[in-house]
Amino acid sequence: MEKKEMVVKTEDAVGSSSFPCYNSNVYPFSNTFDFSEVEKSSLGFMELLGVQDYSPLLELPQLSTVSVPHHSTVKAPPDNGKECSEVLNHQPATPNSSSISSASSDAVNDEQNKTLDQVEEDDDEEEEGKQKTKKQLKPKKTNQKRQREPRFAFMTKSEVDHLEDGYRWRKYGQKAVKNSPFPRSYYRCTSVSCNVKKRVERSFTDPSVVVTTYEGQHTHPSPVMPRSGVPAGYATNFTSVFPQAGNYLSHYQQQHQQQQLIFNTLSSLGFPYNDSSTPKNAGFTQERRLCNPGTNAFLRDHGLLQDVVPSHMLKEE
DNA sequence: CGAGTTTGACCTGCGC
DNA sequence: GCGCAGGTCAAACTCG
Repeated sequence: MEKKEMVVKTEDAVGSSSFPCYNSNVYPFSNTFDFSEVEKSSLGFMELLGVQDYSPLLELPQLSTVSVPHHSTVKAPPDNGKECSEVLNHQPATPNSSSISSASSDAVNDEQNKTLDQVEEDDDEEEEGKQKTKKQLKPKKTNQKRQREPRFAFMTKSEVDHLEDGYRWRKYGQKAVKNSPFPRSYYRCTSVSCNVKKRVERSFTDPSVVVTTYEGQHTHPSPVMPRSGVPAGYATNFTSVFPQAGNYLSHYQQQHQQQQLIFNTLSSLGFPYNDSSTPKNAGFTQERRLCNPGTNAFLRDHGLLQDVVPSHMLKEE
């Protein structure tokens, strides 16, 4: 079964970041954008994907099988600078990391504040509500918008909707998506106290493409620990730079899929990548040197990445 | 019997 | 205010 993944977007959160700041002029192919804007839109998910200019991504050889819709009713993409700051200011946390992104912390704090502020009310209301009508199942949050967890989306060319990613998920909902014949499924991590959610839907323009959106951060290790299938360095180093992405890397996926994801992620973050010795490749080498040390460490860690990054990319070092 | 899925109803936010 | 669409809940159901 063929599965190809690409990171199409990152989170909508704002916080400190370990991501290097990509100048949009230097990295015109940044493909990250604010997910919250997506959520605010009434457009369908894939439709929104099409809103963004992903043509550079699509030019990547490894993504040639992934089609992204291009609609005539394209909305102007959000301000790049804003996107950049949002993405770059975010510091995602690894599932097992003690450091939590400010966005996540905000979300947590929001919940905590909500709990502190409304616990008494909620207790009373819930007690009464359960006994009254179904309409009062959820305590109303009055004075502030619901905070969203950071989100991370993948486009995966796969025949199965629900991709194995090492975590256990429980489906809690399914909704028909506007303008799409394919429903959107909602999953929640089965681990207690872990409120990571996942949305899975199939592209209506390319039914072979599954769009998986993760929301939140796992507060626990993957229930299925990697053994020999995927070198530990993959997750370790990839998550050090793209913790959220690594968070959701499947321990079962084939090696080329790992490479696929990493390259796609790099591409989505503005790293030009080509699997042939093209000028783009040289650009990759140059540009990655502009990255922060952490990123460099990630990219230069031959010992751990040489299996991921083709040798022709690394030999330029 | 427990865990997971299905599904209709309900909640919420947003645009008009 | 109203309608729409996304998101969530929870009872009923299925499965191992």
